[in-house]
Amino acid sequence: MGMVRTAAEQPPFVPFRDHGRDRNGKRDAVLRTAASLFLELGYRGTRLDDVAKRLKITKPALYNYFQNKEEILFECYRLGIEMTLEGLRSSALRHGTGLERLRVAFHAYVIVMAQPFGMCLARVDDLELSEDARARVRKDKRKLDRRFRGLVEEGIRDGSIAPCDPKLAAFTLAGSANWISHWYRPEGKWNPEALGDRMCEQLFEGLAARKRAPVTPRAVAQRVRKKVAP
Amino acid sequence: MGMVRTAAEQPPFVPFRDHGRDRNGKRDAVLRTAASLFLELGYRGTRLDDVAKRLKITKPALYNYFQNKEEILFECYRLGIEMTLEGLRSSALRHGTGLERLRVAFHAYVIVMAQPFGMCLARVDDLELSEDARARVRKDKRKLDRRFRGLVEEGIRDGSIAPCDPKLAAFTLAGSANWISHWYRPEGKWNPEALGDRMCEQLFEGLAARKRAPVTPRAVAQRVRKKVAP
DNA sequence: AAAGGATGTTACCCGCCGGTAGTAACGCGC
DNA sequence: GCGCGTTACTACCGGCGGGTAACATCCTTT
Repeated sequence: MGMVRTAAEQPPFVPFRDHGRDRNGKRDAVLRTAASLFLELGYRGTRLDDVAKRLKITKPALYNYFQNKEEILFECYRLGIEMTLEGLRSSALRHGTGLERLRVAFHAYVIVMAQPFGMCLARVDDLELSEDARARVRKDKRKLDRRFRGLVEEGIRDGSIAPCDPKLAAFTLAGSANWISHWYRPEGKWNPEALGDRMCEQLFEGLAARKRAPVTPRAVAQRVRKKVAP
Repeated sequence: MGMVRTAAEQPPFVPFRDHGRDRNGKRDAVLRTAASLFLELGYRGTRLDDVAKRLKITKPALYNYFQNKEEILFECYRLGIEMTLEGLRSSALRHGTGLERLRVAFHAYVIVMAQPFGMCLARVDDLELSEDARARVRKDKRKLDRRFRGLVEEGIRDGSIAPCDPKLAAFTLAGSANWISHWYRPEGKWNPEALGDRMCEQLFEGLAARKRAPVTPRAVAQRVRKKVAP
């Protein structure tokens, strides 16, 4: 049966030489490798030879899994969008004021933006895509944006968020998270979860030293419980 | 004396045909045009032919003003950095708590990031630069970053900012501003000044609806005056 | 008015990189 | 163990775009 492959070797996906099986896993490996390189070198700066070399194969082999370079980027975006929507979906179930729901959504968003596909979504410019691929990606991005804006509007209506321009508010929040790829290193002292916690604290409770008790997630949960079942 | 040139025609810098005079103005025109195109099409996506065409000249003419494409980008960065430092310098003169000084600095930063060279600095990836040019730019960027971090630390020490990680706090703020280029349109309803005001409100006073009086710049100024000359 | 420098133009070169053609090896189903 | 589909490799093409050489044009200077 030849060489043994352990799960630990996954990311480099040693040679690609286990001919036959696990096509899907290989496709994923290509995407993850490409995403990392796009972040390291930029999209234009990443040659298909680079991707292939890191996977220990040659460029034409990539064309077994993708039509062309653009499709690779498109798939990275798609996965990033997928993850984001998933995060927002799960947070949308929560009850509470607009402010509280926005906070949960933002927390989920941060976690996605601290991972490669999310980083690609925020950092790699979609100008590289063809006309219609770009149109599709932008449509999805607008959708995400509208979700955030909607939560802000909800919060303003129910009085939990101070009157403001929802568009600006949403972009200010999103910007903080979208910038994560420029400085966050996963091997550093924060995991994505903790990162989300701290950023929420700062953005939702403010930078200023506070006298009143901080609005911790626990406190929020309690208040929500009271509201739902008084 | 030929054609009349009004100041209003400045940005397109009509033909380049006023042979002779105003070399510096032309150099600037190249930079501004290039900066816009970098933002529209990305650095790699912008051909020197594009820059030349928009200026109504031909590509080799650009080489009268710059050694190569990289130098154009480098100068865009340099101007962005210059403007940012200028903004920070003027705000550094202010007295007040760390929080108040941070707020003034951030306000100035937003205004720069709402203009082309600032946008380039935040948005165009410096990977496109050669080894040593990149090193110089990054050194300056780190310097800017340290300034913000320093103000956060100052605020923590004097008790005006809640204890937090200064690095994360600085990046969260900077991220909001750096993202401006992705959505802000100068012809829209905000000018850079107003944009700074609103973003400061949101980031420094928090999103949550507030009962206490808001911390307006005027109130800050009053408090500062009291402190300086009691 | 001729010289000469500054500024533009036309025409061209060349290296890089995405993409393809043709072929070799592997392994599964029969 | 035979043949076929899959997967990878070697070798190559062609266009795009940054950069240059050589020449033209205009302004200034003496």
